[in-house]
Amino acid sequence: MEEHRHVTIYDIAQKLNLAASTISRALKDHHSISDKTIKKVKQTAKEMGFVPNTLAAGLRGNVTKTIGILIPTVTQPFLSSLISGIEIAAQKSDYSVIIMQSHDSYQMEVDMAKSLYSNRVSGVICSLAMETKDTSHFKQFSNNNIPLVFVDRVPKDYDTFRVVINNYLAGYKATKHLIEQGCKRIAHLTPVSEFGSLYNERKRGYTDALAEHGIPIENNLIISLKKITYEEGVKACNQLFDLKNPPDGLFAPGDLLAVSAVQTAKKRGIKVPDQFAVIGFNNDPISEIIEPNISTITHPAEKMGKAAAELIIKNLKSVKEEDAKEITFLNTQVLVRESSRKI
Amino acid sequence: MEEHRHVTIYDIAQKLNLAASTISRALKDHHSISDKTIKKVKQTAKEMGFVPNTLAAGLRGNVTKTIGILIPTVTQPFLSSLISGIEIAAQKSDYSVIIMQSHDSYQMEVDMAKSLYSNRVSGVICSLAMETKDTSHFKQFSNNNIPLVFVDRVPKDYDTFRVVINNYLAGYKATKHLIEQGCKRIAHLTPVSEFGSLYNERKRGYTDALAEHGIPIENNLIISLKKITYEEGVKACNQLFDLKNPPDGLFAPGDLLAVSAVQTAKKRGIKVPDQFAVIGFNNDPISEIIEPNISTITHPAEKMGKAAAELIIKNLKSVKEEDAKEITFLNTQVLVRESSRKI
DNA sequence: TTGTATGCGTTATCAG
DNA sequence: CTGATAACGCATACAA
Repeated sequence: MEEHRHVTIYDIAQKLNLAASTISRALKDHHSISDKTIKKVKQTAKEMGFVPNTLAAGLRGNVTKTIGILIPTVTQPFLSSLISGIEIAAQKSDYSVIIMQSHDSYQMEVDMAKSLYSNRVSGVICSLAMETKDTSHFKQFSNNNIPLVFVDRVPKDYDTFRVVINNYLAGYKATKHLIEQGCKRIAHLTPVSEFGSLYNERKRGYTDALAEHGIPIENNLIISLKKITYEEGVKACNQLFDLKNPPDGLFAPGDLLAVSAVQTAKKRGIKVPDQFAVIGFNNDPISEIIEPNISTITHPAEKMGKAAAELIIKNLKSVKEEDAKEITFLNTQVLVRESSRKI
Repeated sequence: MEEHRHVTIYDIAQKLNLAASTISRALKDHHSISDKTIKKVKQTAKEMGFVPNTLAAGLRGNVTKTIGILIPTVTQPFLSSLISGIEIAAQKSDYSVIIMQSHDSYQMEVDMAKSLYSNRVSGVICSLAMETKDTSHFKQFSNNNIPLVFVDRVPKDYDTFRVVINNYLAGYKATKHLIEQGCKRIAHLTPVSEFGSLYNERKRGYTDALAEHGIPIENNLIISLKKITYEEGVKACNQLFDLKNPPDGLFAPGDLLAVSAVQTAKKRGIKVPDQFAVIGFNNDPISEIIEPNISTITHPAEKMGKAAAELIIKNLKSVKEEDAKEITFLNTQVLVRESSRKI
């Protein structure tokens, strides 16, 4: 096996008796270089197996064309679809994507933000860790004009770009749908997280929808969850079914929770949707596959990823006070399937 | 908002009246620097908000501490778990991870391999695109001593590291399990891909298991799939159930296919597992959630990711002819659940 | 123990 | 249209 050192523009320059700067320009179709030279350079570059060193270019020009993604985990369907959307948009503009998982830990988020900064990413897309309260570790980006976009789990108080859905409205629509199906006693699961605005918003939509339809809000129909897992969902639902006056509907702010509800109901001989209608959230693949399949709220993960990436690529150097706070709302829809279709 | 330029070691040097090289060494605890200086340097570095520029370091030292991942998509559970494993191992050794999706396209794989090389990654972990036949675009890594690890979908003919399971044995075990449950006519779905060795191996395990137990191999019980989707699975299963002599068992080389089989059977009033036992592959989350839950073959995605990352991190500068061809086999197990438990 | 000088590969500026 | 040169930030060989 041969061991060639990386081919550089100097190697090409030498071979063609040209200056390195000419090579550099020719390779980027600089207008001041003759077509003949451009062609010749590109030809030999290819022959010699030249591949530009992005580190050098990044160091020199302070432009890395790299988007940093900082999310809790890549294994959640919503987040892996988000990545997919970012990656596709990035790819189109010849950007790379660098991914870090905070695993919902504040300390890891801090470390990884630093690492992204260290890599001089062109921009950062972040969905906050559950643990995160303080967001000062993102200041290094803002302070250095590195565009920062929060997605989905966004901080309340940070002056930067956000790509989010209207969680309040989504929660409202989900609940209203159940009411329209004839549900009278609608339960809700609500994860508690440090800042928690996202789930609080969905809950607010839920309570408002009830109130608007003259349905009293019962606190024992609202269960707080420490974690968003299947097991927690089962536990919460059993608790609901054990009530002397159990619910006839549930708005679960996640599809996995909705699945756990449907299956717990089935195990207890409760008919879904007739005795217990369920609507989830996210439109995860599983919601479509489980039987009965789960009504849900669409959450356009890929689109959100695309939007976030484009915010960075269309380089918003203008993360200035004036136009900050920019918020992109994307639409959500009620996707009615078997788990809630009563009429 | 202030606009500070990035703080460099020169800024620290100036402030402390030291040479930049001293700062550089102090920050990495070089033995020739006094403890007092080290402490002082680190202290002020922190105060000034210094973050090392990995581009400069990478350019200078030709070490980027970055692992490139090149996979078909991040949204498949197996692959997102693989990423997770890689990322966790990388994180431990202070490596970053850069991810590219080939979307199973050969051309994209070629482009992205080049992009990874361009980023001078320290190593590459790849699971091949479905379309890929030729693997010469990976030579740039081998030729430059950049460790290359193929995972799961590996080429037959490439002399490098692999992290794979024993697909033959897994297919054999899955089929044997069904035979032991009393199945006499076991069907199989087999995706066709360009190189396809992975699925061919599973199929070989299947046919060998049948042969060994004196069960004739019937070609109409073996269905080729163009794509590994739920819909294709449904189609194939309907085709099987329409046979005048339908199967009483199925080995599906993926959990999504197994789910489609179970649900198609249920829709047609065929009892699972009594009339039709099913075993899948991968142990995807869904296999555990669907009812009846699906027996499956475990596929240790996170472990494989970890193993692959470690191969790179323990820097195999020795990607020399002698020790290449190194193959890591990892264990798989039959996970018996409801979809196949008859006895 | 610390300082000086140089180069990594590219691009931008200025000159020709 | 092309060439020479400096600079990006860091790490190392060598000098002190």
